Amino acid sequence: MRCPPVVCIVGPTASGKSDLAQDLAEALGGEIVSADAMQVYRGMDIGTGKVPCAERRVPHLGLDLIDPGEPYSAALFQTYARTCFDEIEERGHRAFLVGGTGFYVRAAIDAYDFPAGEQENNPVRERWQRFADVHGGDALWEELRACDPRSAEVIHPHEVKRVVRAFELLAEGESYARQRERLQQLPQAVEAVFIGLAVDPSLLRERIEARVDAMMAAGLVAEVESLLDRGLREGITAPQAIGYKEIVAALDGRIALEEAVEAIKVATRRYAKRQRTWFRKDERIHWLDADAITENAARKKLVSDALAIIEP
RNA sequence: GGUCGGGUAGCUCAGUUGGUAGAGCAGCGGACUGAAAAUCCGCGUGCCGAGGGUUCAAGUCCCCCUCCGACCA
Repeated sequence: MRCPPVVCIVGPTASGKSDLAQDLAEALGGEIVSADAMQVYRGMDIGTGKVPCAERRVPHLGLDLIDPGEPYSAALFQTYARTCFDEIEERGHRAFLVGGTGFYVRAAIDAYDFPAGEQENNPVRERWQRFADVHGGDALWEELRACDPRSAEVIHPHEVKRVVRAFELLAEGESYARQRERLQQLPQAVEAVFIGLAVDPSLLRERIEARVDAMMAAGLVAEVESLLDRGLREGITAPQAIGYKEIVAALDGRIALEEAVEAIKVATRRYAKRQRTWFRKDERIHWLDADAITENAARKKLVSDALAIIEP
């Protein structure tokens, strides 16, 4: 394991992760690796809240890795992030893993073992997905119960994605249930310090509102239009992004633009809530109050508090 | 001024022949091992606009007031 631990900065959208990360990386000679399932897509800039190139004071990795038509996954991110950590260390720099995709953060740091096997064009996935389309999710779950009762027990019948995944694992000689047990006491694969940014919910709501309005003013609609020419619709992951699916619906005339904007705000709030739920249970995280991060003095205090956590 | 609608959960609305209310959305809580900004699970007391009346019992019927909307003047 590396000597200087990777610094992980987590928290909900609009909590100020990017700003804090840059301040810290600048102070400690660091490089930032984004842990964000949507910022990996090229051309998805405004809507994903990517730090604009002109504002990057330190190297940013984990951005613009693939085109919107391509799939991506936590497993791919795991290998990518760990390679980044090694290379950053070789350069004598400090690695900062910053992002709101909790699953990606855990995949990078913890000893998640994704079994070998192709994700793309996986015939097993296609087969069972088709089964679900034809016979319904409950019937699919019944099939799983017949083959692997222990896994069926821990997956809700409506969780079609996970039921399908359980079949994939089964084909690789693995059981979803057994894999899940290992999750309980998972060792860390990478040495790390965790810093979480906490923001009062009503304050976060206001910040999200302002951020979405700013995205619209920055030209989100034009960005989506150009992405449609680059295969956004053909993708599996990218078209699910908040801010993109709603604008696409508006461009298709299914909803009004004002409705789309409101829908983006609601979806972002709900996303922030899920992020809170995800990170809240991780006892490794040192939480810092980021209510006033927009103020200069508060931001300086946040940086010094964070430095005290990173290097006691 | 008159006629007709309507005022029920934060919002949009249900509420059968009177038995003191229920959906969707929002919100809150939770799950999460190759789609994770995804996917899924759980949580519904609110002066039923105010006041009065009929009734064993009124969101539901009657009277009156009030507010909103439409139409007629």
